[in-house]
Amino acid sequence: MHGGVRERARAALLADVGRIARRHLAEHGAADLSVRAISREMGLAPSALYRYYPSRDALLTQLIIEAYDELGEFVEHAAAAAGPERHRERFVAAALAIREWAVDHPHEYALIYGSPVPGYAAPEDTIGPATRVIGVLVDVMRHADPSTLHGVDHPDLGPDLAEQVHHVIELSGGDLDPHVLAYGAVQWATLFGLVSFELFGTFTSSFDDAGPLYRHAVELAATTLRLTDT
Amino acid sequence: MHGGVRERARAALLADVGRIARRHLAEHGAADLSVRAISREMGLAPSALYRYYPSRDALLTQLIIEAYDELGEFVEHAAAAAGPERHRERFVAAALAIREWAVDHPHEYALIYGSPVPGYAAPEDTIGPATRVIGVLVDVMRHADPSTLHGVDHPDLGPDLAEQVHHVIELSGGDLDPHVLAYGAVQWATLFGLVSFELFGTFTSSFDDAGPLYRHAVELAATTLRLTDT
DNA sequence: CACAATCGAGATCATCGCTCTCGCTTTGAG
DNA sequence: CTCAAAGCGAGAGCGATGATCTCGATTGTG
Repeated sequence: MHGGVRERARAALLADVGRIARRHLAEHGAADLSVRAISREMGLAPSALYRYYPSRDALLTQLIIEAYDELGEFVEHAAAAAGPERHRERFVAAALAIREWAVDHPHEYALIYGSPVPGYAAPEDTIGPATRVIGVLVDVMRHADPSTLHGVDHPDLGPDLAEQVHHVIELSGGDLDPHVLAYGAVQWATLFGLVSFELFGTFTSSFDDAGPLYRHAVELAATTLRLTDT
Repeated sequence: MHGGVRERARAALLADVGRIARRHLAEHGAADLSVRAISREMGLAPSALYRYYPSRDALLTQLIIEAYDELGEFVEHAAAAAGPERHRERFVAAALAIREWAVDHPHEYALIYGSPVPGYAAPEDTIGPATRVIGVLVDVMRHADPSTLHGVDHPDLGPDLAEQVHHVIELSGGDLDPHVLAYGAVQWATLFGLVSFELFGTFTSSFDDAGPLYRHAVELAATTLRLTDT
């Protein structure tokens, strides 16, 4: 059963389909990704592809997972390039990596952070890879100084938010200041909000290149969190 | 030429199409909005609808404009409910209104702030209505106290961002502190980033109800901008 | 070798956006 | 008032989509 001709042929074909699908996604977007186009390009009948993928959605799911993983790996790598004690640098690098990847892969970004495709519910398999990016951010948050977030006029988390934050802290392995986590979650949304505004056209004719504004937001967050190098 | 039977019939039919389209959008999302479904519901042949709309995209464009206008009006109204000198209250009300509308109209929200539909370029007519929401925010920003944003460790805008900000300040009628505008733009992205995370599923199993976190972010921004009532 | 599992092709179905033509009705100018 | 022009709706049709089913052919295994 191992190394059979059919096994290898099947694996090769699956890889081909994935490669072609990824290319189509990158070039024309998720909505233009058609089973028939892939089958044409592979010289197969459309029905033949259904031996390998149960539906177009399954194909999309795979692409979603791959996109999450690609982005996650890219951000992890960027963060790791900074020294182990250079927390601020690591945060900045990770944040800039998010935007860099998104700008380089707009369709993949739209697939994972844009409006969900209709009638498509993200299966369980996608939540794992989706966690990688936020894992990097949470890691950096561990080295934030909560003092800025405990000033007298700093709004406190209400009971509802406190409970949610508490719950998230537990899932994420503990030892994070609640205010830091709340602020981190907001910053997380800021980063992706800025990228989405840039890629989806909301910044058109104001911040067409959102790079400088994005960097500013990152520096702002890093400063507020008192992230330091060394 | 005025008040003719045909004129009124045409207007009534256009209104019907709009109403049905809006309902389909609200119930099933933009991708499921089909000319044929509308024609079926109206007892017309699909081809007949093309006397009224040149294409499905034109229909979508109208829905986009209406969505922007609805959200804009909703936010304007919420902001106006606060007293004229209650700037912080006005900001909070406007921000909460954004999320409230989005949660109540997820498909409309996705249409205007989600990934752009493929091959569809937002025409000029959409930028006007799109400006209403941000107009409210800019108005409030006029009453912000820039002092917090000029501290010694506050990151300065680089030359590129300064120039973009300067340009935006001019288009928006002047008299805004550059740091305030930059911070406001970032906060703008934060609000919509949070809403998108909530509606598009990114917050699933962490902040499923993002209301408390959203409110926290709003209070945070209002405090940083030193917005005050009276 | 024979049998079962796998595979690919082709036909088919329902759906979609959109175009074209044909005939009917309303309109407005002479 | 007439009558041509313009507006309108239906129907057929084109090219495309995702998906299913059946039918041979190929392959791997007992």
